[in-house]
Amino acid sequence: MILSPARRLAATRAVLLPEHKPGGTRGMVLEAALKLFAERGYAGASIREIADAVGMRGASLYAHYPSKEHILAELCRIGHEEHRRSIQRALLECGADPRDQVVAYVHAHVAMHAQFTMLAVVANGELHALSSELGATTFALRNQSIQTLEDIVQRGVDHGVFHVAHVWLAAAAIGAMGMRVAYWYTPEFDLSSRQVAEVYAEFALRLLGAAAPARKETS
Amino acid sequence: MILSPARRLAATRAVLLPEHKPGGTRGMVLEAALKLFAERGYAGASIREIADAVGMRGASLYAHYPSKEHILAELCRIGHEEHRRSIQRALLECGADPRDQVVAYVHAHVAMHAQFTMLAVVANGELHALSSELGATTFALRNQSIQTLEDIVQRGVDHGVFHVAHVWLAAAAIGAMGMRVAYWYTPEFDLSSRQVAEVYAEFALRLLGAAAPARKETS
DNA sequence: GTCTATATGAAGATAGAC
DNA sequence: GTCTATCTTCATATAGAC
Repeated sequence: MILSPARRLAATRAVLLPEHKPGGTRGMVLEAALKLFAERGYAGASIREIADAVGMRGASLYAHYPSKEHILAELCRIGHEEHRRSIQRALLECGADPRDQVVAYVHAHVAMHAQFTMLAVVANGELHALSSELGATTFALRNQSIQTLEDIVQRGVDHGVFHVAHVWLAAAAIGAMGMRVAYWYTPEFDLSSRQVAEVYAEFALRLLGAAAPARKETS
Repeated sequence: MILSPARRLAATRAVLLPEHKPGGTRGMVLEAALKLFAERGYAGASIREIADAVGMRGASLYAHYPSKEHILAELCRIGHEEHRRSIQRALLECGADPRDQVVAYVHAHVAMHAQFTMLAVVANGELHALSSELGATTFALRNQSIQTLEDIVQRGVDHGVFHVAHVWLAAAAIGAMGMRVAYWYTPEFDLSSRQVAEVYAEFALRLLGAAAPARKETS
């Protein structure tokens, strides 16, 4: 599989769930901005292009958002909230075994990056364009999610079920392989987002030097 | 370790080897552009800012490059040439064992992303801003490097030393974890770029379901 | 090769009519 | 809420003097 290097990401549709999306025109503006920011980057997309995509004039956007940066801030916040929410939910549903927790985390992490490719590309890749004021919520969510993975790996090492000398590096590697999924995944890919998530969870366990999770042995 | 989300990458210095860098003012322009493109993105950095960093006026840049896009094209080409060169060299120095080859590849891949962080961030992350004309050489190099890793993994599976059901996914995951290194590595990190490369090579072998490379057993 | 001056257009954002 | 018209600044790039 060779990706087109001319495109920043393979996906062509901006996906925002109803729960992410404000109602009415504001939601359409947000979705149009998501697609443009994902494809061209925040700095490479203009207010007028966003407005065009919604079928209005640039000036009309300011009835919905006070600035371009506020649109980016909302997208980044939604992306990181969805990420954190799905991870927290997955962790609540699994037991205390660090292997189960890594599987749950990577499942949620990868599935999110495959299902919401554009949201992930923008929320991860355009963070640097956010001022500390408008990005505060997002930055906090991001740090929490990163710390959670590191904690899981550290606990697995402490319990003797993971075998890595450098916990932070392992967490960084696992996080990285999931993040990249957003750039190549499309619904037309051979495997579903869930299947990709399962393969990557197995990769993560292997990387950590773990055997199959305990749940497999006890069932 | 918590990264500052306000910065696109942790490194603060643009590194270009003498062999990458054109002589004279052209080289200074290229290096200044590298730093700005890495930190703000291609679209987010202006000709005037690049010129300022070199201590000249924007108009003077056009004595060295015909357009902003030509500067990006040269940076992307240099980055992918360095990447490909280091991988090819590493592969020539190792044997025919797919395990050795994965170690050689990941060593080179990760070391390059740690030593030339800004070059990697720009060459990977700003490719989408290149027209197909100016990006042709870079696109070809990139596809070659990706294909090489996939070939190594496939061969290892065929030889029975790797055990993965989805070769492309494994190659994508290994490539991804290395690419991300460019965003967090700095010379102040606890480990040297070589040490990080070695840890990641071990991660890759584990991910592939391989034992330690053959060379370890025969020495 | 670098400068000043400038062409030309596009950027983000606002004012005020409807 | 959306429009037209506009402000102001900045963008890439060129012309031509030195």
